[in-house]
Amino acid sequence: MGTTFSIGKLAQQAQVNIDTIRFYERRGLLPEPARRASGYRVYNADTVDRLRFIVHGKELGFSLAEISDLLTLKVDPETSCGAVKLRADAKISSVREKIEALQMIEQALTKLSSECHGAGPRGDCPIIHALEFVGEA
Amino acid sequence: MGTTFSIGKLAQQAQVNIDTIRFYERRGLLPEPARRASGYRVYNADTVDRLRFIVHGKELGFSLAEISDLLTLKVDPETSCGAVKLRADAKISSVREKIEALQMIEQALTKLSSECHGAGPRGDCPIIHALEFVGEA
DNA sequence: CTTGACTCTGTACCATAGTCCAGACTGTAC
DNA sequence: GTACAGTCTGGACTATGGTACAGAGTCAAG
Repeated sequence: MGTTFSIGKLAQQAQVNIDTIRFYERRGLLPEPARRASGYRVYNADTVDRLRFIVHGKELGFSLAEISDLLTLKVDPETSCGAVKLRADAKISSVREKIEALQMIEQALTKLSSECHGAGPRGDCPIIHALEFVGEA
Repeated sequence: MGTTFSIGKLAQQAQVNIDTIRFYERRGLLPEPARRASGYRVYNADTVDRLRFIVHGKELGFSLAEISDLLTLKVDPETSCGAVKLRADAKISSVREKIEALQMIEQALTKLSSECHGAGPRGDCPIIHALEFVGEA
């Protein structure tokens, strides 16, 4: 058996607010944890991973509902393989679109940074043209 | 001179709600447009691009404040080239991190989809292991 | 010159995603 | 055994990003 955490330690490990953890639990994003006799929540290392996954997903523009979807793919042992495949396929293209759009933004920003040598006022700075293309994914 | 749009046409072009356009204007994400004598807003094609850029940025997990940052990089003629470069550099690494995290998610999902042939219950489905790495960017 | 669609401002309302607090109980270090 | 930090539940509050009226004025086709 591994190490266990109190909710406070878990919050510290994953760098989130304690109340956020309880909120995710209410929303079903985190499973109901074991409890001590006192009612205190007891977590294991898996929950840290799961919590980090959620935080990460949010930074990538997934809503909690979407993250919930991904997590169900991830751990729900009731889901049949066929159902998992269908839902995974549905997510893949949206993830790819996000990647492509971000790559365009990255290229535009990189171009800006390398061509604009940091002196004087702008006006013909390449960013203006470069970023125009981003929206046209 | 190019074509001009009413707010309704603009909303249609960019596939957003009319009220959202006015909201973005209040928040400074869209410039105050020209007005007809009646007070009706008049837009040009540039605004369509800008609006699409905002919508796109949101899908990628940027907040309106961050998008506002990017747009200031993009069009503010007062900003010196040096300041633009500094801020662009600051954005690049965060964009790259997003890309890498999304690529991990994409690979995990693709692996899941290809290896899980859609028959029977799961349990040893590769997703479980694959997605564990996503959070560790 | 009327009719129906469009736009104006301002304010109210909504969903999502938390965050905070009160009042009570628990854990632990001294 | 008493401080003092940590946790409990439940409910109130906040920030962000919109969305939806209401009531008044405008546009354009017939």
